[in-house]
Amino acid sequence: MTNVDLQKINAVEPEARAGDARAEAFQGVRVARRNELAEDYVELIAELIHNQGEARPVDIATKMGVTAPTVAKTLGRLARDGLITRAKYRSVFLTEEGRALAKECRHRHEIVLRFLIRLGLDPETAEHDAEGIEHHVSERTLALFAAFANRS
Amino acid sequence: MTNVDLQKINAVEPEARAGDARAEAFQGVRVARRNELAEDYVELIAELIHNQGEARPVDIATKMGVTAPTVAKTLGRLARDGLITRAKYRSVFLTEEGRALAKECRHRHEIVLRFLIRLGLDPETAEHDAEGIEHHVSERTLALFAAFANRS
DNA sequence: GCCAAAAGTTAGACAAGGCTAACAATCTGC
DNA sequence: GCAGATTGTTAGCCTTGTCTAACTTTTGGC
Ligand SMILES: [Mn+2]
Ligand SMILES: [Mn+2]
Ligand SMILES: [Mn+2]
Ligand SMILES: [Mn+2]
Repeated sequence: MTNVDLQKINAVEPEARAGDARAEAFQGVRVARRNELAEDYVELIAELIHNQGEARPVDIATKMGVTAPTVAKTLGRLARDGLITRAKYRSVFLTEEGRALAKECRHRHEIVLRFLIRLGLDPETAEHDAEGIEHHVSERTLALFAAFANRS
Repeated sequence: MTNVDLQKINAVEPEARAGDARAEAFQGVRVARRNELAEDYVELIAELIHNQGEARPVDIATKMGVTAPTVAKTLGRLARDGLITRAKYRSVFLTEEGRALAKECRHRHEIVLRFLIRLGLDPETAEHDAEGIEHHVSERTLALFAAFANRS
């Protein structure tokens, strides 16, 4: 590491500190948003494999409400990021990593959904809101949601 | 509206119907995501005007945790969309529409935050999660959150 | 087994939202 | 009232995520 690098670090450090808690929250939200699509895709792919035996792009496109080329490009990124494997003109498979993420996402989705329904929301709206909320729920919040959903 | 437009609408309609409830939910989330940034900006701008007397790009950048050029470009879009007005090298003002949106967002943010705290979450995590969740909460869910937060 | 329909891919456009580098304007302390 | 610091803008790059148009491959009905 050069002196210049060290200077940079020392120069940047106070600014990172100066950015208040607010900036941190916004940065966290931006990070969460970057993973949203991948999370929804692997969750859906796992579900299709479970229900249909395989995950075909055409079904992903229908369920996600996007066109086939959009799915193709997104699957390219997921493959690049090590979440899926695929061969040309064949259906999609999850990697070990992809399966782990899918499981985690399904779990989160389930808890948020049950929580909202338990709160008194109708199932359709609950499903709708859960699809967005699930990506912005911390471990702590998830635990509280689960406790509420499971209370007697 | 031209015949071509009508044809397009009629052609698209059945597909929108064919997409099941799931696709609708995902589409709704995508719409919500498109408005997230604008919502956070106008909310922050309103707050800066209230607390500091004016909303300066440098403060927006600090609070949002992004660089000045990013703020400049985003403000350009907000102005284009009729939410703010601005003059070169001057601070930013909300339009009537921007003020209305800011008020609505502040209200939503407040309810989600109070709800999470009431659930038992620590204020820092609550603030963090609220910043993301607020954009994915339907009117119905918001009402339930408010009722829960206000329960005796 | 062929051939049309369905599914998948590729190419290319476009907008959003992030960045750095470079420059311009404004403000401030002396 | 000027110089230097701060603030703001512009230009240009990159990635993501969406689309349409055009193509190729696979599949299934006959
Ligand atoms: Mn989701
Ligand atoms: Mn989900
Ligand atoms: Mn927010
Ligand atoms: Mn907010």
